[in-house]
Amino acid sequence: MPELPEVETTRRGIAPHLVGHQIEQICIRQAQLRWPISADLAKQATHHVIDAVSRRGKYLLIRMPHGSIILHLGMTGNLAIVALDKAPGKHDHVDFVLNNGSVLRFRDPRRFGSIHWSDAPEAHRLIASMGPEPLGPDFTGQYLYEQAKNRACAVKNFIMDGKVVVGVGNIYANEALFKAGIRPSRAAGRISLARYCALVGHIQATLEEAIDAGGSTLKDFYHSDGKPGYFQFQHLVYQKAGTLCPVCGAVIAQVVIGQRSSFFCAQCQR
DNA sequence: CTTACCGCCTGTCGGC
DNA sequence: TGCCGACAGGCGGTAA
Repeated sequence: MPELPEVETTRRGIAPHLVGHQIEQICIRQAQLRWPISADLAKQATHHVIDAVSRRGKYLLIRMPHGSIILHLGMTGNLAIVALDKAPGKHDHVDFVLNNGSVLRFRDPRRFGSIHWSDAPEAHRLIASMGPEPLGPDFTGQYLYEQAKNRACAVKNFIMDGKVVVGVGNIYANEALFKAGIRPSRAAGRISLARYCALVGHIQATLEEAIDAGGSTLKDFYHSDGKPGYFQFQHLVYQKAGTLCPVCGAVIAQVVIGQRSSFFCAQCQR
């Protein structure tokens, strides 16, 4: 389940192998991802110099002068740089063959990921309606507080809503709400400015910690299977139902909020 | 506008 | 041991 830190680590890992090079050929073995890959992709994205690899939310943008590849890893997707002669595995759906002798390989067993081409990525329907970046200057306690006014939905759903802020997935929502002492089921509109300021701080700190951990364990994407080495990252409450709260010793509870598993300490989080 | 829910997929896990 | 059903889960689409 690539969360934002994993996507950012992937971006940093693949960028040096892509920038300044060109895609010679795109080999699509399975076009049926979340949306079918358009024939436009191979037509547009080959034989142009890549000038940057950037990220918006959990989308990666492989940028060329006339447009970008927009790529999402879904739940189980990953990208790796592999040798030209390495045989593809069962779920290796797409190869971007580069003119430097290596291959950017997209693997995604569950196929919740997606790959698009857009000549104006900022205006693309998947990107245009997005909220601010969680690590950017626009994401503040004041902003969240304003957005939450008159909203009755659970705060956990609220911070996972991509129109409010992008890139906060289930794991980080659970962890940050625990650290902030806010119960995930609490109505978004019934939380004080001060508590939202604390929440923003915890979201950012948790994401940054994971990005740093990813960066420190990521040696070389060329030899990696695409999995950064920080999967051993310890969660405080996520998937810890039945264990004891590290703060007060109460039993961590699990409930479903908005179709997703939520973990919290009923003692610490109100 | 907001909220709730659906469904795309397949690896994993629990039960028998 | 092996089979099978339930389930997880990001997130856009859509219905209410």
